[in-house]
Amino acid sequence: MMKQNKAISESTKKKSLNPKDWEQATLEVIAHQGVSAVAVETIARVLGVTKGSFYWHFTNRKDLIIAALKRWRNEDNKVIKQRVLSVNDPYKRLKTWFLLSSEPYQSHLIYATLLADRQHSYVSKVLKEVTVERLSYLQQCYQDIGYTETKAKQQALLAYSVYVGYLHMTKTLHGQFKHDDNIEAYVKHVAGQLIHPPEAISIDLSPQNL
Amino acid sequence: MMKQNKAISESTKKKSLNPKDWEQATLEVIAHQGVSAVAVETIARVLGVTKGSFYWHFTNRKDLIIAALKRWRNEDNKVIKQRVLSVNDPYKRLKTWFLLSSEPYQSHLIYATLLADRQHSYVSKVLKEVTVERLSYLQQCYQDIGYTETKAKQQALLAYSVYVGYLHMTKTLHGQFKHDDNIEAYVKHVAGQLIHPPEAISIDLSPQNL
DNA sequence: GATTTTCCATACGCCTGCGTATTGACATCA
DNA sequence: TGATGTCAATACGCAGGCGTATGGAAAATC
Repeated sequence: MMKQNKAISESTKKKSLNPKDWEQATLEVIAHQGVSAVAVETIARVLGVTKGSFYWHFTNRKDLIIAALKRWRNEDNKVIKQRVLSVNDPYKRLKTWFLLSSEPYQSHLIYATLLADRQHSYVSKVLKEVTVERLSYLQQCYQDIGYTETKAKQQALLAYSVYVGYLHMTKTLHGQFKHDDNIEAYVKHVAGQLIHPPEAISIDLSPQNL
Repeated sequence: MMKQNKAISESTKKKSLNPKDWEQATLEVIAHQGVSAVAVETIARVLGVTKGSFYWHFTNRKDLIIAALKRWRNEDNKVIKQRVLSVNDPYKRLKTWFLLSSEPYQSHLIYATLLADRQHSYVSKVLKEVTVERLSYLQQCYQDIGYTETKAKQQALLAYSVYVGYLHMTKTLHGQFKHDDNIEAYVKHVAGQLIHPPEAISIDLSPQNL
């Protein structure tokens, strides 16, 4: 029979796989389907081989996932270093970080699906509906204050993003975070920044123009 | 044998279960362990019965999860209506929403775990480390600008929360969101609000004091 | 060119967890 | 008190997915 290298048949002179190949394929799965979707037989099929290959390179599934996440983390650190931390001006550094954060490349996807294991269609459906609902009444609140529709939409999205991020922080940092003093102060800080008349902020005092 | 009602044996005059019991137990599992941890036999054990009961009330596991999420959504809407939307002053309404958002009650937990299926310990470990790292250099950026350590920490947390939330939005809204015009304007908006000297915002123009 | 190393295929065992089938206990109502 | 309806226990089938065992082919090494 001898069907082989169907997936990597183009312009690659590779004859056999190495752990890196498995890790990258795994990251691809995590980025789009979440951690729980990582199945060795599936990934093997993608790579054009079978399980027999996998268990030569790795001891088990957990080993693969840990190795893949380690690779992801290292590469992400490299990008941050090259594109963000190399900027000396802290204003531009922050700006760069924000721009980088908005780029839809794989690392962000992975982070988001480690965050949100949205494999099940019914979950994503409910999540979407609820999110749209909440954005809608947040937007209405801001329009009541005097924001234009566009600005209210953006501000609602910003506010909701902070909300989502906050929930994530409390679970993720779980210890760094003093659950008594800091949170109150943090909520105050957030509210002080996000609840204000529409003109209060557009007075741009920063030396850069975004 | 006749061992029965071990889990609900205290002061409850209930003799049999109804779908609501199953849904609430399911939400408890989702809140703390995520959707993928929902197993009918496990929940049955918690409720003090076996699978035989479950398949009398529901057709299958998916049916249970959908019903549970529907219940969660309805009850969450009720809370929002009563505690947020009832406030007439839009400033206080927003303030209320923020305060409510920071309360650690079950609905938030559920939302966060729909967001983050962090069942696997190695995932949460990596997530925590990476998050701390990123918060650290974000904090450093803000200290470079002139923020105090405390304010820098808060601002970093805020900025990172927006980042996390943004990633969630792009996946969740997936269509509402025009991936061309709106995002650029949104990023600008976010940057305009979060990148500025430390004094720029503390000039509080809003009529309420949080 | 023979042997060892590297990489992969095939086949199997096993566990978990879903869903079904069947039976039974208890309550309600006629 | 018998019939019906409600809720639950037990047993079973079955599929997916992990990990193992074993053998084989190709390449590297000597």
